[in-house]
Amino acid sequence: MKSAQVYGLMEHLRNIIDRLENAYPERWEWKERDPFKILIVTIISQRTNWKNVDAAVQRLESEVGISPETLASTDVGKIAECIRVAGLYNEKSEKIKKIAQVVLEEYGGDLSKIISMPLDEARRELLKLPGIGPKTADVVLLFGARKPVFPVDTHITRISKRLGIVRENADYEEIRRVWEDALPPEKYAIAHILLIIHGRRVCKSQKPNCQECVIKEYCEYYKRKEGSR
DNA sequence: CTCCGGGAAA
DNA sequence: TTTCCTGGAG
Repeated sequence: MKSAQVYGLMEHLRNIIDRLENAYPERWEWKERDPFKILIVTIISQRTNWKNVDAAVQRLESEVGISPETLASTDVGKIAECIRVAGLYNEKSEKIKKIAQVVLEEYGGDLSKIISMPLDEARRELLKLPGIGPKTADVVLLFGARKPVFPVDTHITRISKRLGIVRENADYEEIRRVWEDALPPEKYAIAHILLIIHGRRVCKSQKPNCQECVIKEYCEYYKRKEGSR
C-alpha cells in the first residue's frame, strides 16, 4: 500500500510485468491472424479450459470451417455438436451462428470493416453482437486488430484485486483502465498473456501458491496473509 | 443473481 | 465425489 504510493502505480505495475516476463520466458503465440476466427475461438473459450477449447475448434474447423459463410449456412445443431466438448454449447452455437449471419449480412462477411474503425466505435459495434461482452470484444480488438486495449479476464480481475491495485468491487472498466494507463500499448498483449499464465499456475482462485509467487512482495493479499500468522 | 455444461483436476 | 474453467445474457 505504502510502497505503491511512494514510487508510483505505473512503475509498480511495470515491475510486476517485468518479473512475470522473467518467470515465464515461454511465450505462447496467438498465431491466428484472422479476426473472425479469433472472435469465434474467444466465444468458445468463455468459461472453459483451453484443452477443451482446442478440441472444439479443431472439430469445428475440419467439419464446418470457421468463416462467416460456412457458419451462417450451417445448422445450429451441427455447430453445437462440433463444439460440445467445450461446454455451454447450446448458447455458444446460437451466438456463433448469429454472429456469422450478422457479419455476413451487415458487413459483407468482412469483420475488418468493424475492427478497422476508430477504437471506441469498433468496440461499440462489437458489443452489439450477441455473445460478445467487453472481454471478448477487447480480445478481438487487441489480438485481431492491434488496438490499444487491455482485455480483462477472470484471472486478471482476481490478480488485480489481490495485488491491491484496484478496489475489491472494481468493475471491468476500472481494472482495464489501471493496466492501460500503466503500460505502453505495445506491452498490452504480452502482459495480458503473462497475467493469465500466472493466474492459472500460481495465483489460482483456490489455494494460490503464494510461496512460489515471483511478485508476492508487491501483493497486498500475500502481505495480509503473512501478517496474520 | 442464476443459468449454461462437458471434461479434467482435486 | 465436487470444483472449476481466459463470460455473457435474461
